[in-house]
Amino acid sequence: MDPDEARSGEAAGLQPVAAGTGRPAAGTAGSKRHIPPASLARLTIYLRALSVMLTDGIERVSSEELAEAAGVNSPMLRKDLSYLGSYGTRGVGYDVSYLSGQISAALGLTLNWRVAIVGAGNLGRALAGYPGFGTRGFEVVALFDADQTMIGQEVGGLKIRPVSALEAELEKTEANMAVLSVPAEVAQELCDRLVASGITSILSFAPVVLQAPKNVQIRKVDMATELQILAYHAQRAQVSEIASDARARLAR
Amino acid sequence: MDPDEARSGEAAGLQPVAAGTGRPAAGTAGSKRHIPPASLARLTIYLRALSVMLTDGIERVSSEELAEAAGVNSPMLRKDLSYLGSYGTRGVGYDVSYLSGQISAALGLTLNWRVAIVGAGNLGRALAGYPGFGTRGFEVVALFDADQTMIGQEVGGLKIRPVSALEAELEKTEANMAVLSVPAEVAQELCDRLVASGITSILSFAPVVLQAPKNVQIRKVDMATELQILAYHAQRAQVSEIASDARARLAR
DNA sequence: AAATGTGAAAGATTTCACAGCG
DNA sequence: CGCTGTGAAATCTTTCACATTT
Repeated sequence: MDPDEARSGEAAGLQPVAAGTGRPAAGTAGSKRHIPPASLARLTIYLRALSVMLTDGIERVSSEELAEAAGVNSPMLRKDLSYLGSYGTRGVGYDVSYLSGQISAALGLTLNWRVAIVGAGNLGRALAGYPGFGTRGFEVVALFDADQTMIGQEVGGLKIRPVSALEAELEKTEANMAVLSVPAEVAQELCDRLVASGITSILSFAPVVLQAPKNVQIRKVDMATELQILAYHAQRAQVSEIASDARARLAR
Repeated sequence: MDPDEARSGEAAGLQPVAAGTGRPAAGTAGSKRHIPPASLARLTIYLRALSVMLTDGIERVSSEELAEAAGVNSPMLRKDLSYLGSYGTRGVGYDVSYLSGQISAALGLTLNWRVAIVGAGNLGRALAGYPGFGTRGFEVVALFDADQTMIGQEVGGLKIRPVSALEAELEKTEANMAVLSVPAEVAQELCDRLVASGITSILSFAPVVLQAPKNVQIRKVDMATELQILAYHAQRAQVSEIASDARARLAR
């Protein structure tokens, strides 16, 4: 799913980097080989759990405790962290603040991410006002909508701009990420315009499969999909309940 | 989003589910052995692509075409469908309408899903008004909020109810699924109340790990996680670009 | 003594190639 | 002949056990 090598960064010397597929042995600090996608998703959860601990004034945590807080088991947590480096102390645990910093750095959250939100309906507004963004290196720098009546309204300290000015505003605000919260019908068209403007990271809430060059990373969040998956499990639970009722009856 | 399928795929880690190597015992439609989670997520995408085709009056489709529309490769699509049964015609392809019906049945979408939305902020309202729900077996039957000033407001034909009446309304409306679109601080408490009321399928947008009995299915959608994953990839792309620039300079 | 970090085994998922059927 | 359906191989992920370090 994803090519390429190292990154710049800081801190933490590290091993010669497993030879693997003839990758250049990483430079000085931080730069690791790639993090498995499954692991990556969990690292963001650890990060949040660590933030809460930091707020609560907790300074040290064991893999067992952090795993518990993140809803995974501890070997998995340790394996995930091992993709980044060795940031714990044997017999002791992890320093909450330090580990938090290391994960942030590995995920690239120390860079300046400037997000444009395209579509200022309820979803777009919810996103624009979402506190979770601002607090972790993401700054919402522009908000667009096609609806004339919305233009100029302020949401979360940001004026809604006309989508006709998309390209100009993207450039002016130096956005480097975009969120698509528009109806399915226009999502591909807007995606194309974002890509043409040089955006290579897009989070889409539109229930369509977007086509884009493969240097563009697209992630999709799909509420209907999520509910359908729940429905599948619920249905099975129902069926097996009925089945076990039947067994219970037969057993008498 | 994964895929995630599109990449929305991963995340939402649930427990192992001891497999058991049994044959899919070809019954009629519906109750097959279990569908692998990764496959399940993609099936919902196929379903949507098929709906579009149905609307467009397309009657037949090959695995190649459907895979293309869903953004996957055709062997994968065929493998996914094979978990449900053999619904195609060799040498020909699939009947759009028939396949669509079979997938719907397998996912349990022919049952009556009644969704309660807890939290009527922008996100809750966006969900209440989301057309994708109504159109596939999901009916929003209740909408709650704790904010007094919102009580009684109408959103998408539904009056907002006080969250204090949660239990009573859940029973009255016979809701069998819930969506949590509330702040992180109160998510666990509301989750507990939902579970106590007999809800066993919950979709949460709150950025916290929810604890619940394991007969309760919880899925989590987390915007911050999604952006962080994008950031990781974008950062790597940047660095490798810089690295290759450097190599280019050195090569001269 | 306690808890990390990691090879190696076990388990899932994806890819592949081609047998099988219309 | 064309396209589906599926075993088997390749790859990725999770689990496990324990050597290692403080």
